[in-house]
Amino acid sequence: MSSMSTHDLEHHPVSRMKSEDRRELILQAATDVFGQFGYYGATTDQVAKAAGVSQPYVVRMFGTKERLFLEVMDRALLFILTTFRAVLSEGRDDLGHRFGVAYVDMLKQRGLLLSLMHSFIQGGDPVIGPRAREGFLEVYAFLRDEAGFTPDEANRFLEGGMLLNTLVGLRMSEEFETSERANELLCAALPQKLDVLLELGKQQARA
Amino acid sequence: MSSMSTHDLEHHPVSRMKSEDRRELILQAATDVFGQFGYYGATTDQVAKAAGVSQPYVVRMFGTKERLFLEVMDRALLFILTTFRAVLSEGRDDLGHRFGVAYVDMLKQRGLLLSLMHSFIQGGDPVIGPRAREGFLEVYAFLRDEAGFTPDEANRFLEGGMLLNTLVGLRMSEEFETSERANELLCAALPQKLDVLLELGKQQARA
DNA sequence: GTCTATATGCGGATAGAC
DNA sequence: GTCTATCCGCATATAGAC
Repeated sequence: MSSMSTHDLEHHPVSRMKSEDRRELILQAATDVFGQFGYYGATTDQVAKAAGVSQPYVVRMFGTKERLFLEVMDRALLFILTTFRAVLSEGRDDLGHRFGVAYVDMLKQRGLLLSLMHSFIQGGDPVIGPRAREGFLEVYAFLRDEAGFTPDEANRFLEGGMLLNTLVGLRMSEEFETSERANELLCAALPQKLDVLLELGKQQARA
Repeated sequence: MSSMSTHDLEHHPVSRMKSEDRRELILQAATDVFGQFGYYGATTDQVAKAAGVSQPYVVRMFGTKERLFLEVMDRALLFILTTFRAVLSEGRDDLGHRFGVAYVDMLKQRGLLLSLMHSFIQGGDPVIGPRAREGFLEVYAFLRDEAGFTPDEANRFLEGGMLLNTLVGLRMSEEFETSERANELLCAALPQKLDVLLELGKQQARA
């Protein structure tokens, strides 16, 4: 409080920060790390390093690794729905295509789509599974109720999304220049916006 | 060899077996376990328990957990391609649909498609990644070269496959009766053969 | 608010008996 | 061919200082 002793300013390597800001920082780092390695593959230490804090601090702030992952999921879902709603508010023409472009653009949020993808194939987990199903169904409900898609249209959209997620998870863009087939596949899979994927690919190849 | 001492017959809880048979048994168990938990989430002990052998034996036989996973991947890929080739040999009409039916039928091989799905989003791994990409491209090459699909047709097929994998990983069939939306989604996503998925869902809910 | 130190448990892998 | 016993490292979580 008022008694700030004479010397211990800047004691810590990383300066203090408001809890909320640090929280957001860690969630971003966690999104990236979980996206790369999945829930089991990622360690809280990797997250901590990526966020520039100590491992115990990460655990302290979120309680458990599991709760951290759940927060990452929630945040990712919120981001997706918010983005889609913004697209929707700009008109209802050619929605399928505009959603697609917006979806690919979300790849710029490192690990966001992949974290969710990891959660999706973790449906057997007693705590991650139910939330993953709920989240997936939220997106489906959005497409049907708010965007006005028919079941078939919604389905088509999700199919494309899941293949995109898979190709990103595969790092298929790494083969873009070396494999004729990979090249063709990527061109066919991404109506346009291939540039975004390739750019991201190079970035994470460096990291 | 010839000196079988008087008493120690049936010393072990599980009888001896030819190496090859035991191998196949363990690979099946591993496919199941990896399918449920993914590479990192699964433990060699779970595999061992599922196969009815000891944990060190699993490691002994395959060298490392990683090598075991790679063998599971190879075996799964081989199964898929073999199945598709069999379908192909029965005629070339309505291939997209017949492949789709065959693909859904593969769900009966517990964990086979999900193990691969897990490998697909593990593309960043230095040893699993390359093989996963290779495997995926093998399937793509099959669709283009042997089945004669156009890039767009192949793409459409893969999109459907990835959504199916995702819904299976999500255990979405668990919501079939409780959620209106899930019901609709599953009906739209599976042209037919919904029954297979629901049947499998019940089975693994018990296990 | 953030760290260091550390307890604890679990999982992969090894050694060696039978 | 298969097991038991066990080592060792790593990752999560806790305690407590600053």
